[in-house]
Amino acid sequence: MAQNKKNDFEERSVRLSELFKALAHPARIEIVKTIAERQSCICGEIVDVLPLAQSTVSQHLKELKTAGIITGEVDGPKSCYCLNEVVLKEMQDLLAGLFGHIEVSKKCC
Amino acid sequence: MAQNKKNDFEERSVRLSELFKALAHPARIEIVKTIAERQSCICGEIVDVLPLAQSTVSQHLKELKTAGIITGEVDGPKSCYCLNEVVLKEMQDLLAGLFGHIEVSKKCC
DNA sequence: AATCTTTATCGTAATTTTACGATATACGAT
DNA sequence: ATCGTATATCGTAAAATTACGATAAAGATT
Repeated sequence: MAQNKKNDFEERSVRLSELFKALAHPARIEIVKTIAERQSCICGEIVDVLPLAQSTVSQHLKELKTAGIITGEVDGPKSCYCLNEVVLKEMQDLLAGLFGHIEVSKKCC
Repeated sequence: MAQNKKNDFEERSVRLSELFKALAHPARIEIVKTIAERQSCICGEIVDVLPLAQSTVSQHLKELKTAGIITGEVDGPKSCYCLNEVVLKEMQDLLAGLFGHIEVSKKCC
């Protein structure tokens, strides 16, 4: 940004926007989907699934991990990623707090 | 991006990432929250609520509108914004498709 | 008609994101 | 010990985002 205004907003808004930002790229959506689909967790199978270079995928994985959406664990020379249910629940709660009390079919404008 | 790879991903992933990106900023979260809270819809009250210049808020409103999350209607010299329930429902469905079949407490790694 | 209010758009600078190739690192296998 | 495989990190260029002030546009008010 031109200036960083992040601290002028509510904490919950900042956190929710972080989670959304982590998911704000098709590659990262598909990473999450891939991990969610396979019964066991994944490593570099993700690289095979995505139309991106290995280093780019690694970068996307890091972003998801930084936001807390996935966890990564070293398994020999490989790396194993899983969804973090705690953070997924956190996102669900924050989302409910945002949209929770929408009056359905409210007259508007 | 260095190169635009957006079309190499699944349509649903691209769409969901668009919705997330639209919400990937604290200001836009708070805009949505403000509109959701007030029983009637809002115009430039939003500018008063946010710690940002009017032109910047206008820019954020445009992004939310482009993604379809809010609708804007001109009302005299003022402008009135509302949440778009259809798109909110769309997001909910796409989200369910992503996380829908997560096995709770799956053994991992 | 002149002016005020409200909002959108334009031009811009600073920062961040996206993507890649080229390494580095770490482990397993030979 | 050497080599191969898997993954992370570094350096980078191109593009997008964020923010602002200055203006334009459109309607209301005097």
